[in-house]
Amino acid sequence: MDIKTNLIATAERLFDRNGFSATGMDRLTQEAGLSSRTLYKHVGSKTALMALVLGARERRFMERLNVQSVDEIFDVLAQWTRDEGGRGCLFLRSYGETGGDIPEIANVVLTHKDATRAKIAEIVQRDLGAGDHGELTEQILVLFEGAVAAAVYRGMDAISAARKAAAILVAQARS
Amino acid sequence: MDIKTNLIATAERLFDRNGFSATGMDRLTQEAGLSSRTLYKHVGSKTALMALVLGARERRFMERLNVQSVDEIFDVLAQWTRDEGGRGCLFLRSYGETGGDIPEIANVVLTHKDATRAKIAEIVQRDLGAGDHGELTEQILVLFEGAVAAAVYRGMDAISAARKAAAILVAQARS
DNA sequence: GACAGTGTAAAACGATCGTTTTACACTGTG
DNA sequence: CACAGTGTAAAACGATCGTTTTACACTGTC
Repeated sequence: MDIKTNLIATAERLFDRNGFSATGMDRLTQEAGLSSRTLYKHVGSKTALMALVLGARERRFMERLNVQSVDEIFDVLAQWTRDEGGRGCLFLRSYGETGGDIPEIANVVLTHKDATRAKIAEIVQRDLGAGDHGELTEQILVLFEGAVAAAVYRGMDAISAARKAAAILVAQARS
Repeated sequence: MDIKTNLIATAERLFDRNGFSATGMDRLTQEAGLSSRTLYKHVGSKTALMALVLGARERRFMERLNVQSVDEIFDVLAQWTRDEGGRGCLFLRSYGETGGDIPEIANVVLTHKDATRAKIAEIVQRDLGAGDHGELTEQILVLFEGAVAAAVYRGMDAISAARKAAAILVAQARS
């Protein structure tokens, strides 16, 4: 695998598992199997690496979220959680750890949240047909965010509950 | 104010605003207006201080959550967010920053989540009457968690959306 | 066969981390 | 007046942080 790609994947795993600040560069270089000189040549800084990690995660996530119904949104989340584990939203966690004070990171996070919301709006519209579904979109977004957060301690039950709740809200909005 | 109480309040503010790892002890002693010797005499360690912070927050939160209807749960959250700001759940953030690997902290977090869920179950039962409301409880929990998380970037709109969604789910469960 | 380019290994950078220690001032009580 | 208790100020602890540097090995190309 490409050095940079492998580094970003390793960093994503470590940041997600142990936190951003708590993950030292020594550990990173060791687990990625490269020297610190090479690491810095490729990514520049720890902060930039975190931004790259979030960027890669964003693309992987958005690819998966390419679905057509509200139900499927939660299928995607369930599969994602099975594949990658449920330790909470890495974007919000990164934002929180840095107090939102590092623009390089805050921008990626807020852009990701905007994109997610826009995607959900699109799916809701496809599912419900033309009309203003702003309220329903916000509700599905909250359910999605809540499923991610609650899955940390409730596991898959949180995601099932969110899916069922979403189905009820969609049915209600249809009538 | 009592030295320890003031210290915990200062720590809560700094941890919440800037993150746990990113907040140094120098900053803490400076803003709390005491020497590091006194700080360590009172709380023992940074980890113990974080646990104390979460314990204090837990009591303050549970006091407020002493309501009788599902609607009021989200009123409480709205008021809490206005009073203390919405930077995401400090319990989950602490858990994430430490990878869930520090028992002293993980225990407080998971206990808090259990207590919150139990409280919501109690409120749902009071609101709906006798019967099994496990599913609805899980849904309200997810909505609550989602409102907290989404409020970081959506503000009060996330909380309003969660409240309306909860009302629909409650009405649906009643029929 | 010299030469960039790219990699590793490892020491060293200054800064900062959480924590402890030393030295000293103030307070209320016997 | 002695004394234990509790506080501050500040230096120092060893460890670790993110980052840079030094020295060297390998690779493909003109």
